[in-house]
Amino acid sequence: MKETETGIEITLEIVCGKWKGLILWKLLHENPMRFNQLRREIDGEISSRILSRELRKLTDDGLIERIDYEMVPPKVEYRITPYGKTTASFLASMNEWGLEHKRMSTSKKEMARLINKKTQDELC
Amino acid sequence: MKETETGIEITLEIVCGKWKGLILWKLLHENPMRFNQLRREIDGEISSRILSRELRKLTDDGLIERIDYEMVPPKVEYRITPYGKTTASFLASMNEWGLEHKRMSTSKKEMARLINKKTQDELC
DNA sequence: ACAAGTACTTACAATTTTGTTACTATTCTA
DNA sequence: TAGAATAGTAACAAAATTGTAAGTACTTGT
Repeated sequence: MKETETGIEITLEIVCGKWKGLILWKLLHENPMRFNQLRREIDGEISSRILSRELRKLTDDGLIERIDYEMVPPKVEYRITPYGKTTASFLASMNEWGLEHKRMSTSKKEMARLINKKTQDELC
Repeated sequence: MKETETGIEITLEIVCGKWKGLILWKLLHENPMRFNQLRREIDGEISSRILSRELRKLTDDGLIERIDYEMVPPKVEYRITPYGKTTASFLASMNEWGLEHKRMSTSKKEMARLINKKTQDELC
């Protein structure tokens, strides 16, 4: 009877939090990436400890893989797996929505007021 | 030079956490809803305190609105705003992804193994 | 008369997430 | 010879999120 059981919970489990979505998004666009490279390129400065943790979570979930070249100084690459690549579907629409609503106004509340008002006007 | 600035952060700010995505998703499918009705219909049991908080956040962000009928016993309806409706775009793809990867396997890790392995085989 | 339902709120506590700082061993560069 | 870079980890702390229990004022049903 329920045709709208929620896959959203499942997706949120993976992508939720401040960083995991961003990391996946980065790796979707530039595939193997090294640790510090990721650190630098993620906007908003992530600490190495946090990045390390998030990467491990993503690895445990099979979305990315860790390739350790076992050299000194260390070289480790992270690359998105085929499974990880499937997240592109929803990450792309999340990104689009975000960009759209950033372009239109800096303030979320302002934005909401505008859209809501506009549609109200149309109804009259 | 950057054409992949991230709207994802913005979207995550709104939809992140355990509940906000689910609440929006519910309201997208059954529009005005009362407080306890929402509480009952959200899988995984949300406490009234949490629901109340999440609803206020969504209201503050202009995604839903609160209609208080000012009667006793109290009757309050929550309905999604036009702005809130725009979230359907990404919520739908999140839902789809989640369902797909729930159907295919109960365990995320198992799932990852299968997909990753399959693609590897194809490459050989 | 009593329980249950309405939409919450308050006070408190546990849990999770996120962060900072300092440190490792080694190599390359100035 | 000093400093930077590599990919982290350990110890610790703050902040955010989520939760529980109890209560409000009133009505409806048994």
